[in-house]
Order: sequence, then C-alpha cells, then structure tokens
Amino acid sequence: MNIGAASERSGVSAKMIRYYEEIGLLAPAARRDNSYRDYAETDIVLLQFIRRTRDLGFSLEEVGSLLALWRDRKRSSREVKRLAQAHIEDLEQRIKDMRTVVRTLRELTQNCHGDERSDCPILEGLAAPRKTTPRTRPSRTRSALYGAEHSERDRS
Amino acid sequence: MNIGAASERSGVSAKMIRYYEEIGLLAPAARRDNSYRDYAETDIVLLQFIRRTRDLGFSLEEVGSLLALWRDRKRSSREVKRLAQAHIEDLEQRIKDMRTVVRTLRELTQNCHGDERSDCPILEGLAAPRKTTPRTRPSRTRSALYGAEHSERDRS
DNA sequence: CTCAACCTTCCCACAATGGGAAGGTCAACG
DNA sequence: CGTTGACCTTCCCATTGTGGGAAGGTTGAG
Repeated sequence: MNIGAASERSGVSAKMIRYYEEIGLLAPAARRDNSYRDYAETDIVLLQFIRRTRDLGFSLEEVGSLLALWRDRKRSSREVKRLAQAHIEDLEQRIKDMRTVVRTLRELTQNCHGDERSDCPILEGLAAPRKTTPRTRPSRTRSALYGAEHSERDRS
Repeated sequence: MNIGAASERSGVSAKMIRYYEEIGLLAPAARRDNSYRDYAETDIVLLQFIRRTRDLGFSLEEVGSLLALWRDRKRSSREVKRLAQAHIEDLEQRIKDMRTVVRTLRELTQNCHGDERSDCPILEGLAAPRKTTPRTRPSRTRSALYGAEHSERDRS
C-alpha cells in the first residue's frame, strides 16, 4: 500500500507519516523497488493509534511512550494508566485556566457598551491589571492540543 | 530605563520586548548614545498591556489589533468588544473539546485496573476508535494559548 | 584597570504541521 | 509506444512564540 492510501486509511497526512518515521516514532517503512514506502494493514493500525492519541491531545513524545507500552505487551498497565491520568490532570488544569480567562473577558465585555462611543472598559481593563487575574500564567501545562491551522474565520 | 528594567517592570522578557519591536508590534524604541534601548513609563504601560492580553490568550496578531484600537481612542468600542467576544467563543469551543477528551480518557482509565497485569483497556481503546470520540477534530479554534515551555515535570 | 553585569545583534532550537520545488515512476489512454 | 497526470521521493522553508547562547560593546564599581 502506498503512502497515499495509508494516509487515507489512517487519517494521518502523508507528510506526517514521513515525519513520524523521521523522528523515530515509527520504524522505517518497508520500501519497494521504486523506493516507495510500502504499508501493511498492521501499519495502518499503528497509524490510527497515533492519530487517535494525537486527537486526544497527547504530545508526540507521549504518543511515543504509549506506543512503546503498546508494543511491549508484557508491560504492566500501571504506566499506561499513570500517563493517561497525568494527561487528564493536565487538561483539567488548562480547562480551569481557560475558564478563568473566559470569566475575566466576560466581565470586561459586560461593561463595554460596544457601540460607536469611544470609551471602552475592555481596553482600560486590559491596561490596568485588576485583581481579576488569578495568576493564569502559562502554568507549564501543555501538550500541543489543537495545534490547528490558524483560524482564518470571519475576522481575518 | 534599560531594557532589563523595563522587562522587570512589565513582566515581559527582554527577548520578547525586542521581538515585539522587530515584528512591529511596538514602535522602535528610543536609543541612547550607546545604542541601548531606552524606555519611559508610557512604554511600560504598553508592555503591561501586551503582557496582560497575552495572558488572556490573545495571539500577537490580536494583541496588535487591540493595541491599534487602544492607540486610536477615537475608534468605537464595537470592534474591541467583537474581538473579545470572538476570543471568548474560541476559548469556549476549546474548553468544550477538551472536556470531551477528558471524558473519553476517563472512560478509558476507569476500565484499566492499573496494576501489574498486562492487558490494558486504555491501549485497546486507543487502538479501536469506539463511538466515544465525537469528532473532537482540531476544529480550527486556536490562538496559541499556553505556548509554554514543554513541561519538564515529574515524567521527564 | 579590571571584572561583572549590562547591553547589542545574530543564529539556532522547540512543537507539529503544511507548502512547495525538483525530480523519479507508474498506469492508463490514445 | 509515448504522453500525461497522478503518484512518489527528498529537501528546504514558513509558521507561533519563546528561550538559549555566542560574539562583541559599555558601563559602573571596586
């Protein structure tokens, strides 16, 4: 199976498949005479695994750990669970942080009449850090969830 | 005031201050004879503004818009409010997505005994996308919130 | 005078991903 | 058989924000 087909089957872009191979997340793919990468069904399963764990917000490094644990079936499930739980905690912290931010922004917008008048409490609020900002400092937590393409929405 | 002092006063690293200047977010700083950048109180206010909006998860591009609106006081508050609200919606979507992910992960971990035994429902679950995954696809939403330095926590 | 602590500009790295160029291959159609 | 389009290959570059660090200039205190 060519990389294109593997990509379609797994939902991982060809570019990413090559990249995962390059960084050692995947073993070098089998090659055919024409040097095309050749994928088997088992590879697809692997790719889908990666795809899914990525969707769940695990970093590639974490995906690597999970893959190692997966390959090495003899290993205990303890580690897997620990990894998953650590990730859940990460996410929960980030959700909490974001909610705080949303609350702050809501307070700011609430007092802004949003019309033609020029005075805007949002800007004042942004300029003068009131107590409303409970140290939402980047709090280390991260794992590249939603590294999506910049939303070119309406306000582009 | 040297860049170091300005950094300390504003909470923005010297490196970032230079970067913001480089990308045109800030006007080129005044220079002294020795070519050192020289900052005044008003600059500090500006830097704090940036710092705060960054903390609230606005992208640098968005910060740029807010700064423009701030500088141009004659402008209506409508735009500011719109920007803030768009950002709130962004955040809310992301919170929703993350909650879905947390729920999924919770379900997976719940069935994992997490002991020495080798079978781990988490891994099975990750391999076989059950219905539990309600299209949490990267859903465009993003603005580089928490682009923190990779958390080198316990599991480093 | 010397040394530490500043400052300057450059370049490099990171996470993950996409874009695209320059070139090789293959299959189908005429 | 030849051409064409759809593949594939490897490379390099851009992105977003941030930090690290080198190589060099300045300055102020001891």
